[in-house]
Amino acid sequence: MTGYDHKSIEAKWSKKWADSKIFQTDLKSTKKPFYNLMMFPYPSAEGLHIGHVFSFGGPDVYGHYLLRRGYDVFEPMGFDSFGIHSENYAIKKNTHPMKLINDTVKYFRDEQFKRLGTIIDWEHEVVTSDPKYYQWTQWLFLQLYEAGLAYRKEAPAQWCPSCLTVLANEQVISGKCERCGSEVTTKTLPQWFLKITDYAERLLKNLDWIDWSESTKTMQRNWIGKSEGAEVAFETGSGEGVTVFTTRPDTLWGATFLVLSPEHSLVSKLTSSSQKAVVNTYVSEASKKTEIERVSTDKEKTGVFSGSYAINPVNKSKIPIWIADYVLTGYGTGAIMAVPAHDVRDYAFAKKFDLPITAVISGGDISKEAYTGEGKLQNSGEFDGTDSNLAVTKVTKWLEDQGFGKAKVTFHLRDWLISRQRYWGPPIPMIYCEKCGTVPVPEKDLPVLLPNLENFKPTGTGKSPLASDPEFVNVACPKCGSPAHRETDVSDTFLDSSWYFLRYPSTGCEDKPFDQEMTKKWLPIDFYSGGNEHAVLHLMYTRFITMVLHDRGLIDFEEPFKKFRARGMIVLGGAKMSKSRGNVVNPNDYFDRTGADALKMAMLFMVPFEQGGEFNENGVGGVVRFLNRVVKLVESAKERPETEQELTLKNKTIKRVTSDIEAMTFNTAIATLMEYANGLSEAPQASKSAARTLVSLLAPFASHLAEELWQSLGEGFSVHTSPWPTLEEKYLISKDELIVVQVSGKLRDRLSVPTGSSEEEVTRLALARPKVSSYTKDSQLSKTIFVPGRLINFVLKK
RNA sequence: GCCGAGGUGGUGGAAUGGCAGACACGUUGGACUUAAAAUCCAAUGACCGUAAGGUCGUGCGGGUUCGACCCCCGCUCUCGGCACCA
Repeated sequence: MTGYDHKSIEAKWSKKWADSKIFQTDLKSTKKPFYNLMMFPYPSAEGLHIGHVFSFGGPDVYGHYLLRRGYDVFEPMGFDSFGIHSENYAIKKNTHPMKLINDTVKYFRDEQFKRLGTIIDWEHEVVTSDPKYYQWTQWLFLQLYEAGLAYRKEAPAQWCPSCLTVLANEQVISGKCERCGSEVTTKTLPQWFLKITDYAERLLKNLDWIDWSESTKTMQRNWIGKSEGAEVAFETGSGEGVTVFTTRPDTLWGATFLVLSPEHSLVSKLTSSSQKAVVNTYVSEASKKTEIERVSTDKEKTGVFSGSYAINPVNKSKIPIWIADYVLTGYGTGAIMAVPAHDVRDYAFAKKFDLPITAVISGGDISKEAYTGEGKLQNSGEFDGTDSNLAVTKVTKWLEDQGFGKAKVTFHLRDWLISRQRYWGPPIPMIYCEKCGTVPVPEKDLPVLLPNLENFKPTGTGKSPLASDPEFVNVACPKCGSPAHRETDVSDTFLDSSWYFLRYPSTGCEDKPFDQEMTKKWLPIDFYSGGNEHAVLHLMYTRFITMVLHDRGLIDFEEPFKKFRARGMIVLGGAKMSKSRGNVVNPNDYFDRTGADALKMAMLFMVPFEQGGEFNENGVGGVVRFLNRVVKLVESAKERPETEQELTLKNKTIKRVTSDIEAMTFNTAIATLMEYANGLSEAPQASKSAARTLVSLLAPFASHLAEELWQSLGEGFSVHTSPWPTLEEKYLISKDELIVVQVSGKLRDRLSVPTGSSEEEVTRLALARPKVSSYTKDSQLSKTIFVPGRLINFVLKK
C-alpha cells in the first residue's frame, strides 16, 4: 500500500518532540494544571499488545486535546513491576526478576510506548520495584500500622496452590485465583491485614457523588455489600451464647435450629461428647475442601448435629445446634438462625436432616418450598398479623428493648489480606522481638531492601523464600537491641499501586513520599481511566488508602480520582489477549507496516471506547486510506476564503469532535473527521483555512502526521501554534423557513425564523412563543440545540 | 438466583422521541493498466418493480405518542460482575 511515508515522519517527530521536551510540563509554574492518568501496566513477558494501544491511546487523545485547549497537562507513566506476574515470568525465563525487570521495562518504554506518539512525560516515570519507590510503600504500611489499621492475625486464608501464596478476597473470583485460574484452597497462617472494613460505609457513601462510570460504581456497591439486619443472642445450656446475624428478624419465631460454620470458635465447646467423633471428622473434611467444592450451590447440603441445644429467646423453644459448611465463617458472625420455612437454603437443609419447619409468614405453601415473599406474621406472639415488611424494624426495636439483640449492619467487604509468601515484592517492614513483641521498622531504616536471593522461587510451605536468608531474617530489635527476626512475607502488589499517582508529581523527592506543594497543586487526579477488571481491586484499594492518608492529615482530599471512566476491552476470538491463549497481537508489526498513527486511530475507530470489542484488522486499511486522502487534501489546498459550505461544515465538525472527545466517544469523533475530509474533497481544492482546521482536529489522533502537515501550513510545533479551533461564528441558520415543533418534549409549537438567526435568537424566539398545538407532517429535516434546562427541536421545512 | 450492560444491514458500528443504518469494512460494477496492485467513480437493509415508485424492516409481545431503535409493562437471548452473604 503506497501512501505517505509514515516511517520517517513518525521517527522524525518522536525524536523532535523528545529533544525539545515539548510534552514535559513544568509542574511548578503551571497555571492550568490537568492531571491525566491511565492505569500503568505490569511489565511482563508479552510486551504491550494491541489492546494497550486502545486503552492508552484514547485517554492520550484527550490529553492532546486538552493541551490544545491551553491546559498544562501532566500525563505520566510508570510500571507496576513488582508482583507475581513479573516473578512468574522470571521463573519461566529462568532468570532473576531483578535482572529481567530492567530489560522488560526498557522494551515496553523504548520499543513500544515511545512509538505511540503520546504526550507522556517520561521524566516522572515510576517503577514500583525500585527501592526509591518501595521505600515509601513500606512507609505507607507503617502509617497504616500506626493508625491501627494494619494487624496480624492467624486465620484461615484462601491459598492458591499454583501461585503458592495466600490471596485477598478480591483476588479470588468464583473460587479461583484471579491471576492463574487455579481453584483456591484454605490455609491457616499468620497474616497481615489492612482494615479496609473500617471504611466500608464511607467507601459506599462517596460513590453517590464521585464522577465515575456507573458500571464501576455498581460493582463497588455490590462488592461492599451492605446489608441491614439484627444480631440476636441465643442462650445455650453450656453458658456459651451464640450470636447470629439475620436480615429477617421478622422470621425469628420460625427459627427451628441454629447452624455454626465448621470454623466457628464455639464448635468444640458446643459439641457433646457423644458427637465428638462425628463433628471432628466433619470439621477436618470441610477444611480440606476447595472453595469451589464448598460454595457450589447445586451441591447437596452437608452437616452434623453438635449434640447441644439453644433457646430461641422469643418463644423459649429448645432448638438443636448444627454444624454445616453452608454457613460461611467470614460473614456476619459465622453462625445463623435457620428459618427453613422462609429461606431456601435452610429449607433444603431441614428437609435433608428432617428438622422441623414452622411457617411464621402467611402466603406460600411450605410443604413444597420455602416462602421468601412478604405476608402477615403468624405464630409470632404479639406480632401476629403484622405485615412482614413493617415487622423487620418493629421486631428489631422490640429485640433491643427485651435485650435479646440489636440492629446491625453487615458488609460483604472483608479486610484486605496483604501478606504474600513470595519473593518479588516489598518486604513488610516489621520485626518480631521476644521481649518487645511486634516492632515496626523505624522510618529512618527504610527501605528494608529486598535481598538479592539466588533461590527466589516460592516454597509452598507457607513461608516466603526470604525466610531462608539468615542475613535478612536476623536483626537487632530496634527498641531493645536484643536478637530479633524480620517479617519475611512481602506485601501484595496492589499496595504498590495503591498510591503511585501520588508519587508521579514528586518523583524527585528523596526525603518524603510526596511533596506537599506539588500534591496540592496536582491532586486529586482530574481524569483517570482504566479497566473495570480493577473495579473492586485497585480502584477500591486506592480509595481506601487515600482516605487513610487524608485522615492522617497528609493530604487534603479523600477521593483520589475526580473523574474515572472505564474503558472497554479489546478481545480476540472473544477472549482477553494473553500469551497463554496465544492471541496476542503485537503493535510493533503495525508500527512498521502502517504507522502508529493509523493503528491508534483504527483501534479507536473500531469500537466505542467505553465498550470495547473484537479486534479486526480490516479497519486499519480504511484509516490508512483516510490519512492518505488527508495528505493529498492538505497538499493541494489553496489560499482563498472559505466557502459558505466549508464554513458550515467546519462549525459542525468542531462542535461534534469537541464534544465527542470530551465524552470519550472517539469512534464518532473520527467518523466526523472523515465526513469533514469527504466534504472538503467535493471541491477540487479545499481552502488552506479549512485544511488547517482539519489538521488541528486531527492532531490528537494522528499526532505525527498532523505535526508534519502542520509544518507545511505554518511554523512551530502544532501544540503551540495550533490551538483547538473554536466556532468562529454563531451557528447560523443557513436558509429561511425554520419551524419549531417541539419544546421540552411534549409541547408543540411552530414558528418561522429569519435567515441568519443565531442559536441564541432562535432560542429566545422559541421560548417567548406561547405554545400551539399543531403538527406538520411534511416536516423533513431537524436539528437540535441544547439550551440549559430545555431541549428545542427545530424542524427545517423543505 | 441477584445486580449491571446490551440485542440495529454480510461485518464493526451511527442516530436529544423527528429522513433508521452516519462513518468505515466487505461485496458488486465501472475507470485507469498489457495485466495485477494501488487509486478514483458508482451501487450496496430486505422484498416487488425495467423504471418512477411501493411494501416491510432496529430480539419477541403489548402500551404511551401526531410520531418509538429511543419512553413504559411483560418476555427472550447474549455479555460482564456477584453468588449457600443468612
